[in-house]
Amino acid sequence: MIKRKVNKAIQVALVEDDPNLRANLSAMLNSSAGFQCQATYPDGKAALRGIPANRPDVVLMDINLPGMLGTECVRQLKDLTPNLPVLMLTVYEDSEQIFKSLMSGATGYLLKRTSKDKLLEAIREVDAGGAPMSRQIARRVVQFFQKVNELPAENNNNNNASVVVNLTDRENEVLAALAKGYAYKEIADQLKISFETVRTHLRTIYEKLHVHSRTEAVLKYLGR
Amino acid sequence: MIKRKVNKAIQVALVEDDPNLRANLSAMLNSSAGFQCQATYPDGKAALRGIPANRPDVVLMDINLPGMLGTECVRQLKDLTPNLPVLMLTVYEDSEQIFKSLMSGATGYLLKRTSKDKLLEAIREVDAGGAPMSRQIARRVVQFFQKVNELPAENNNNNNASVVVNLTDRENEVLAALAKGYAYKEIADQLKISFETVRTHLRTIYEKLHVHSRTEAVLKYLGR
DNA sequence: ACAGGGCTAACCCAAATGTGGTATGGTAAA
DNA sequence: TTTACCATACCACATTTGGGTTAGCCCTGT
Repeated sequence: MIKRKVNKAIQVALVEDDPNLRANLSAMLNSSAGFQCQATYPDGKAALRGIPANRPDVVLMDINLPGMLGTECVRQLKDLTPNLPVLMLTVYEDSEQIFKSLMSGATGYLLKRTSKDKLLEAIREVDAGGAPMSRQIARRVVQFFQKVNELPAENNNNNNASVVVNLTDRENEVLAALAKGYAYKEIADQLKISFETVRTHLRTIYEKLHVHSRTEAVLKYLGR
Repeated sequence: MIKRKVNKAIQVALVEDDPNLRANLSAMLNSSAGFQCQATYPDGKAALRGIPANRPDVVLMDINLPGMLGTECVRQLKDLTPNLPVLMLTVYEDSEQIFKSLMSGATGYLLKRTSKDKLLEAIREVDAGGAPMSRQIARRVVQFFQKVNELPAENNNNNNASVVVNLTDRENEVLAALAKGYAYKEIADQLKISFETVRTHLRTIYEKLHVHSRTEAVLKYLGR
């Protein structure tokens, strides 16, 4: 994340189809010290044309845009300017929209009824590398994670955390040790199993993770 | 979520193995208006015995508990008292732990270096039905969602973490490639140098970093 | 001119890792 | 009971990686 000079206003781009709301938000930003509404766009197409050239610090985007959905706009924007933080605004607490946005590359997620102060704070936060969410939104996200856990809890005894892939408990233990840099021998000692068993587990792990080397596995494990 | 009387202090239960930290947090809570540290527990077992009976409003739990991990403790606690909000405390920004906790049923997630005011605010928030997260944590969560969608093949600029050690430019390039999981051959191709030169660089790098394996080097490079 | 560092490259040898088998006992679901 | 994982374990072979050594070339500062 690029450090910005403290004395320069945060340049905000606004994507919002409602002319009233657009004008209001724009005026609000410009009247707030430390913020400037650099540009406004009424739809996704205009935003995709203008934003990469104008290089704002933060994008505020309505999730319900005419023509192109906000989520799709974010996705394309992220391809063009990957590091540009995008803050989504929505009236709905619709889980599906939330996750779609986050997966599209949105950096934060706010309800439109968020107060002015909270909104400004969120813009500051996202500009500083954070990921602000309304508490209602955060709650949804947390609930999502808790749901993920309920499904597989019945089938097997797999209590474990590997979110993307279904590793067993033991496999996770091996992977965790691997990711700490231990050699196979050392992992075997720590888990009180044989060197060969460690290797057997590793083979399964690699297969599940679709990797072919220790380092790749560790990178996946660390979320890189 | 149960509305609580405004004039009654939030009853907090604390699960933390470090006696010092336990005492400090407890004292801090009790000296703050609107909060009371109802009980403290040094480990998961004690917490599981005491908390369901004592019915606190919020649980603060260290993620690194001796014996039973904090994540496991949360899971069992959630079985006993499903609506009890649990705020996890950790020193690490380890993705795995974060997701494990969230999936186990943790309601919020804070770094231990969170300031007193932020901590109190988070307790209020979780008690009010929110899901407070440190911004670093929120970022991880957002990154998780974005990872589902990614496909980057960038050889872009420096995420350079190796501040402490004096690596040369070339060495840093080699290390960066190494940390992306490339094999020696591939690194050689990318940097247009020979396999043997890559190895020569690696030897120097390992010496400077005081490591003896690829994974250790990558971990240092990533700041782990 | 010389010393020192950085970048390049090669040789050898040993250790660690990756991948293909196969197999046994346990436990849990169908 | 049969099926299906899971955890355990060993063998064999190929590849990758780690470490010691030496050495030429090009800079820069002394």
